[in-house]
Amino acid sequence: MLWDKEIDMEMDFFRAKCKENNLRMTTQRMAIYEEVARSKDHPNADTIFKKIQRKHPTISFDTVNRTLQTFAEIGILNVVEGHGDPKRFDPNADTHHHFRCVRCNRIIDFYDDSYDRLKLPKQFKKGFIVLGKKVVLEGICDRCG
Amino acid sequence: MLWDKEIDMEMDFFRAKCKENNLRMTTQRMAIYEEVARSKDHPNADTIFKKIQRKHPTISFDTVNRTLQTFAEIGILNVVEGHGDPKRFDPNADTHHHFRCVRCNRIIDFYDDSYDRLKLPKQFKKGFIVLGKKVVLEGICDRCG
DNA sequence: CTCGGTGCAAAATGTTTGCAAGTAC
DNA sequence: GTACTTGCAAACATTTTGCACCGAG
Repeated sequence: MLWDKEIDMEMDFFRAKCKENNLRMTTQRMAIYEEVARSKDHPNADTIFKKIQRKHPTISFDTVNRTLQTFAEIGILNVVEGHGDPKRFDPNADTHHHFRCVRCNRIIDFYDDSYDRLKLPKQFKKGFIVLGKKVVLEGICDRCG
Repeated sequence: MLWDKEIDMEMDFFRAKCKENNLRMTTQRMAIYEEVARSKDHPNADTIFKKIQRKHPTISFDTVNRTLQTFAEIGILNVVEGHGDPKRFDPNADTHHHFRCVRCNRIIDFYDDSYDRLKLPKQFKKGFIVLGKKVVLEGICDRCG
């Protein structure tokens, strides 16, 4: 995602974000942010922890885990799978889409033809088999808003 | 999702699915399927377990949990959050979309203007605040295919 | 009768909480 | 110096695994 020379710019952005949210700039947070900013993939807390450990042998897993959540809260990164809750099952096997409320975690099913007919980007036309596509809207629902 | 009179049809569908996948029709599986088919929301294993317990006090949580996964594998239902793995973080905070490989669980980021410009369904225009929208394609990636 | 399925218990995994000591501001 | 952070440890929640017994086909 970033060349080394871009890291400095990123750290400025990070500094600003911290100030904005009243977070202190600690050695650990800087290390975690740097590692995360370099990531090209979607690592879990443990993977990030192991990478950081090489340079910072004294950092604890807790700090990494907690910091990642803090970062997610202030919008520096996103959580890809699971939003803290246990696995949930959807009895509706038809093609449909979801609205997820970030406050109460409620999931609302909805149907929309235009969403169903989305065209695949060219990069997935060859070599990939697309079994399903779904749209996830995230926001605040009518009950929580 | 279903009126009571439709349950019978559902059970026939279930019987067919079981035969198709060499699964035996057990009392427990039928109870679980019936409960799931009635669900309007996105319950977790524990919720389903508690509901079934009322009618079948001897059923175990394990059976419910295992059966739900079995059902997911044969396509009777879908898993909404978490696909078995721990929480993963996405350092890319820009608007982008995901392709997830159901075999290796790899997640590929991609960008697509037409996806970004999706129009919101009318039902979310009032009372809801939509903070983000993303498209998730699921299938088999080029490495696994 | 046979093999898949169930129930129970234990283990593994991942996440959260409480608190004393450390450190940025 | 004060308040926020950290690191450690214990508690929690959830999912997975092993195995003897049971029951559908």
